[in-house]
Amino acid sequence: MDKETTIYDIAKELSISPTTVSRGLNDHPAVNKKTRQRIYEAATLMGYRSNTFASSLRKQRTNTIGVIVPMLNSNFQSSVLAGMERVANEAGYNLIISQSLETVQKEIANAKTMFDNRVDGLLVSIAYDTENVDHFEPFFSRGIPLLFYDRVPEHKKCTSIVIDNIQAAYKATAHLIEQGCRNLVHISGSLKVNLYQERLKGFKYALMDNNISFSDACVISTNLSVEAGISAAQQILQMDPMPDGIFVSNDTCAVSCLKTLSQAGISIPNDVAIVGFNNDPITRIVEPNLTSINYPGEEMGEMAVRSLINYLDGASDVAITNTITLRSELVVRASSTRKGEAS
Amino acid sequence: MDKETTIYDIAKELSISPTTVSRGLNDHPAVNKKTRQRIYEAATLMGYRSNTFASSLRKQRTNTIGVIVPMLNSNFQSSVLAGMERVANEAGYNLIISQSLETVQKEIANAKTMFDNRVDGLLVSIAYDTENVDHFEPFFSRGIPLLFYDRVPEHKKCTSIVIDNIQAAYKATAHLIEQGCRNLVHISGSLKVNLYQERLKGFKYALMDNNISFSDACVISTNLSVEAGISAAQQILQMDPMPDGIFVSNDTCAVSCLKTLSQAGISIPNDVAIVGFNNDPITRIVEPNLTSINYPGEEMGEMAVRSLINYLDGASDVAITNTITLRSELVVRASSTRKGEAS
DNA sequence: TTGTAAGCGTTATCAC
DNA sequence: GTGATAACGCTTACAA
Repeated sequence: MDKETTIYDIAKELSISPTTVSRGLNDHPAVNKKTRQRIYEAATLMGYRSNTFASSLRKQRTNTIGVIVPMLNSNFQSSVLAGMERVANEAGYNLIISQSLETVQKEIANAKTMFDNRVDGLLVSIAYDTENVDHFEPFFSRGIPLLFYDRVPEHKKCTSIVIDNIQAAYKATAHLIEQGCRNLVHISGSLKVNLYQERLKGFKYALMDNNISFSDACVISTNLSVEAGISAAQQILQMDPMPDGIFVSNDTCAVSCLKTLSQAGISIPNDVAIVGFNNDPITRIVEPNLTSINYPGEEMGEMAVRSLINYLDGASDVAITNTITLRSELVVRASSTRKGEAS
Repeated sequence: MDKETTIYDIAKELSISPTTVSRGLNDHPAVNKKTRQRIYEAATLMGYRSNTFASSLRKQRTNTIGVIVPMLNSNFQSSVLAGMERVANEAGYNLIISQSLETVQKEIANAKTMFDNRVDGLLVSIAYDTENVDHFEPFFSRGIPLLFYDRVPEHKKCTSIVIDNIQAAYKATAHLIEQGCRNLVHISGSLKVNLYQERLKGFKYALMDNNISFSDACVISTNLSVEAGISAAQQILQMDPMPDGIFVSNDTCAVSCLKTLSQAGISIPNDVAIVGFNNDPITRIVEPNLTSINYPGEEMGEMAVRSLINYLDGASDVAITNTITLRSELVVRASSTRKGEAS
């Protein structure tokens, strides 16, 4: 009950060589159909399971993909992971997952672990305070494919999967302007993160293109938490004149801001229209429902793994593809619709 | 740039034996401090990384824990995973994660993969339609520790981590009764799943203890989705007399039910009081805020990994502990508070 | 405190 | 089609 069955045991049982057993189990073409059949039967009968370590050791390939996420318990990240897992699993890869908890130190440690575990490739969404990618250097220099998604570094060496944040933010803002807003505020995440910088850019561009002046006073930089939404709302209530449109860089924060304003007697969307970002399920729960940018998490995960596997199979070269941009769209709901009804 | 550094290379470099290098790197006590220092330096300098496969192959231990979840993209499951990852990582274990997508077939495949990958231990929350645990037999018979959490099988051989669902449901129902409800309905998940059977039991017991009669008509069995909540609400609107209290087995469904009733002109909680289950973030977004059972996902994950590692270290025996029950509590909010205000 | 040598279970290479 | 043999890189008796 305790000793593992090896290909040697099967070989002995069938009076053939271990080599043939190995070939048989790996569907090598040059092996007699009958023999293969016998090998399979014996293997099942004897409770054989292939030893991945021996195999990895020999083949120098692990069939494992590493993933480093900032936080596991966010709706977006878990959708991404769901997509990754599905594709990876179909292709016979395992996923090793670790979280940086939004700190570089842990990200560095995670990267080292992944490296030591010899993942065939790595997928990373970087932490808030990651400012360079030196800790991924071992991957670069060894040619281990490394793909960044969602939160990607500036570093131009890196292949990235993103949405066009500038464009998405532009669309969101332009929509508010279309609805008649003229005095707009943007609630942003940390401007150290280029993701949020880009959304801010999109916001600015939309204002400019519509001849609305922009000043730094229009931007409230926060950590996008529930609390941040509340305090942003309080700031907004103090503004004179009060803005008539708000574009928030995530839904969690947008919802808490919306609720706080609403409780203060502000009518949404008539006094103030609001647009969020991510299209979390909560957009459909808050009243009025929140307009948002649909951010295709599962697809992003699927795409990330698929691209990585392409590199691994040599079907494409990491160096060539540089940025994959996924489509994102504005989902208009009641929180920003001034006339008539939205879906 | 391509060849990996091994302990042999380091040994040669320092003119000592590979054995000493191995010991040095593993902090073996019987090695000269000076030597260890030199080994560390050379290792860093030469870009050495330990080969986990060779090590696993030799040690017959992988430092890997497998996790099979039904669905990655649920708030509860990702909280659990976050807890698991943190504890596992601290203890030097890696997590291999796969999802069954709620089907036994995939669960069987996942179990096999985990087995073939020789995880040191396995954590499982079973799929909707899993009716027995035969596919985990290889783990049982090899003595590989296997822990079930949240959705656990009936099978008494298994160690499980759960909350007391009967008690939680009892508390939720009793609370509704305290608030003056006398005509109660329970919206349940599939009664094939014992989790939901237990919650139904708790519901029944609470009715019985308060001399309220129970009939099967009080139970609406659904898949607990958003849509299910809507159609359950429609059924409820047709009832005569309409119930005055609803206990729903998850928050997603409870919220959509609440909103549908509310839109139909029913006043919550005065006409109908509602209690959900899970304490998802959405409970604090819907108006009125939803009373719910707080289900400690992160703690459950932490506890699961911690117990597993205890078994692995031989600190405790799987056979002995049988069920770990975590505390859960009722969080009272406005959706069920008839007089005064709730937090 | 250090070294020798065997072995973990595969698979690649070469030979038949 | 099949087989012998040598790695892959590490750990651990056992020996010195």
